[in-house]
Amino acid sequence: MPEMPEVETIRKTINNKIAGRTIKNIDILLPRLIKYPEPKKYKKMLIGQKIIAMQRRGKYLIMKMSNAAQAVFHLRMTGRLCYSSNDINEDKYKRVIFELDNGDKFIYADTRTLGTLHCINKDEISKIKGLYELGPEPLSTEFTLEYLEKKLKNNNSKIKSFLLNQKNIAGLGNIYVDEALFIAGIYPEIKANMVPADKFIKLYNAVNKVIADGIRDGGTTFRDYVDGDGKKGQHQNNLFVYGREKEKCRKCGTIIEKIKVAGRGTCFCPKCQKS
DNA sequence: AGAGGAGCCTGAGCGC
DNA sequence: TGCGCTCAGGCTCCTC
Repeated sequence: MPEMPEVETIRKTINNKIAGRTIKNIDILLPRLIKYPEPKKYKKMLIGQKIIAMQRRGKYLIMKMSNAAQAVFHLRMTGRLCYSSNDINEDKYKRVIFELDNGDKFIYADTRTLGTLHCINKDEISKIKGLYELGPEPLSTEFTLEYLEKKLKNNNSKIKSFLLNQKNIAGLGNIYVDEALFIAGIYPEIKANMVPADKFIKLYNAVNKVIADGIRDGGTTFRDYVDGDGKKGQHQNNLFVYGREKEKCRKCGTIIEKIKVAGRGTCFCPKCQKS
């Protein structure tokens, strides 16, 4: 499901509600989603602890606890985190329920059950390889034009694969990669090290723009995604190419095409993104 | 090193 | 109405 703007929106909508609350109980309905440690120990690390804050790194949500433990969520394709003030939560796909000291709950729900939950101590980040190896965040001071240039020049994979690889840049997924490549005017199958120099700044700005716009719009809802309040995003109304195959390019009117790149459906404008 | 495919899962949408 | 197929905001592991 969600890419960085969706995860950030969930974080924002849930953080102010759970920060300062204590976890009273955890109901693990689908134990195999708890990847580390054992579900029993997972509960032990978190029950009775106060939630300091919900933070985010790439597509990971990180709940910091008073005992310095960190509960880490990765929503993968269809994971959701929703806050619930009453007993009636009609979500069919509840997987883990966190009960708070005020009687409210926040619920991890997941249709396809591909999401992952971990709980680690401060020195255990290497237990979660994907989190440990994440590249810099768009919109951060670590993500500079110089960094992007250097990475591109040293990378022989297709630009689409490069941008999807979380080790290079944290947070981009299929939608925002297609959008960034369109805005920068880059054909998705070109090799990263073959991207012409005059496109570096365009790509750099495009990556920052799609992420910033996605966050501004509260994320993109195509199927399952909702924020911590159960609300849909709005960014699907502002997309240039993703999900618009056979429709007209918003810039030039050419018909948007869909191909497969790096195993992922890829939409692009054959005129604005010449090979 | 990188490409490509399978696998993890369930559900929606399509053609027949 | 139902079957079978393809596809889906992610990521990891395997082989070539």
